[in-house]
Amino acid sequence: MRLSVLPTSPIPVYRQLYEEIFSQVISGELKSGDPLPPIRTVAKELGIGVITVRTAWDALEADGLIVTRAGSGCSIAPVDRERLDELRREAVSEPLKSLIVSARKLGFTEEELIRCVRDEMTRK
Amino acid sequence: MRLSVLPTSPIPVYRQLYEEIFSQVISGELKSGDPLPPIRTVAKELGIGVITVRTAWDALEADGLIVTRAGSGCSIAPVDRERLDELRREAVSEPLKSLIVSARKLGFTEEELIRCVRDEMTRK
Amino acid sequence: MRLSVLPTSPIPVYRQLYEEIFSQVISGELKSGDPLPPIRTVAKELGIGVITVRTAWDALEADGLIVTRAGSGCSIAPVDRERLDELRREAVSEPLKSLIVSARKLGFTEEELIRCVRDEMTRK
Amino acid sequence: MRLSVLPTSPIPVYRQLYEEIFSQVISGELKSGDPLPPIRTVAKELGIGVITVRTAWDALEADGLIVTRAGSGCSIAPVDRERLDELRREAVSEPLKSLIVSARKLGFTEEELIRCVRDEMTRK
DNA sequence: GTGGTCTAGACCACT
DNA sequence: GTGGTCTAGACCACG
Repeated sequence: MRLSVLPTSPIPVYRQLYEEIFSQVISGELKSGDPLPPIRTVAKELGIGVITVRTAWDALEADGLIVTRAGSGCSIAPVDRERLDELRREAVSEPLKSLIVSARKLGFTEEELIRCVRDEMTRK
Repeated sequence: MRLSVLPTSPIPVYRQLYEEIFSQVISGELKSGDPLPPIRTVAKELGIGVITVRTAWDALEADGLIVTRAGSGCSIAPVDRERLDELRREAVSEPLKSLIVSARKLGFTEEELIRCVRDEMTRK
Repeated sequence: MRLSVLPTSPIPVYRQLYEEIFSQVISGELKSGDPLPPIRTVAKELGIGVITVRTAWDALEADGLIVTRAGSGCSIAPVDRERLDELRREAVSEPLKSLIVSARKLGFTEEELIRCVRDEMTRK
Repeated sequence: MRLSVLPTSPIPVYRQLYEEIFSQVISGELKSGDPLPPIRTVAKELGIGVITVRTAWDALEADGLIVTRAGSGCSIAPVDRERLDELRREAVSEPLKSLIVSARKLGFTEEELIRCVRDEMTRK
């Protein structure tokens, strides 16, 4: 299982982990019932603390994306497509709202902002 | 001088203040040489701490938008239109980059993301 | 001998096993002297580990419900009807007490809680 | 503000804290906007670690019961009555379901179980 | 001063 | 072996 984090990023490591798992569930790389590697293994491989991994797992569990069974590890929860889409939309729309508030104050029009989005998306 | 902040917003208060001043410089409401009200006055009127205002002023000064002269307070710096545009673009493109990284991981296409932007901008 | 466990249940597997045996003693399906199948057989048939089965047997023995005789496996202990009733009551009253403490804190009245019990019991 | 935990209880300390706050919101002792004491103060007064308090606060925030603002502390979130009732019901019905599964296996009838509830509730 | 995040190390329950 | 919980101590951002 492929996982990676950037400890220097301004985004909290546990948040990065959350997003990694989340996106793999969205993309279908991870499916209901698939096991997650033990938190200690993940921690060791990524060079981070076990608590950081657990914090990420906690958040995933709170959103119903994984299930935990003491002694037998964690696995992807049975998630319905609707809930998944809802979470996916929220993950983007929340930060987008903040961004739009800022942009509006700086006089960005809808078209100018969309041009920025296109620029940034095609850039790489 | 009109200034306002929302203490409940997820955006730090000092950042909101920064953006208020910045946007007024962009729009032309504030011009080179215009004085800023004393820190204590701003703090009192907005019901926030002086340190918060000072932090905002510091950030503005670091970006060359205001100048401080001991004894005579702060005022808008001589503005270079190009520099201003650069800051304006940066103010939007930095958070936009993070957003796009997240969105990409979640499988958003350029068109889907732009649809979200349109939705959110027309919403209110 | 009929035994089953749900590995996805929040109740520990060894506890489910305990309850299975216990309830069959209560109902009379199992009587004093009846032999229990070997641990390895149970583990294989249920697809669980032998240690899990051993833990359940240990708990049953601690409560005097089964007896172990080296070399000849385990069997149902001579049952004392009163002791059985006591265990039966305890099995329900202990978790019930915790539940009632929580419910009280949340302002549940006796009648409201009983309504919940009826709802949940008739649900399925 | 009154808060207390039993470190010896089988219920995790952070869970106890969650329930304390939750029940005070339900009962109206705590209202939208009311500030919570600083986590370090709570930790010191209860003789527990700050992380334990934060874990409780995290759970409360995940359920939308409190809001956090760095630098200015945490306070009770604007919660609508419906959501509150939903959380209240869930807090009881989830453990109740497990209990009923056990009770059924032990041959408890609806009436016998309800008698137990009455006994336990009137006991103290 | 506040809270958010991360680390290292420990204990207990479950498989 | 697994995960859950808790502690102590540290650094950074915000007010």
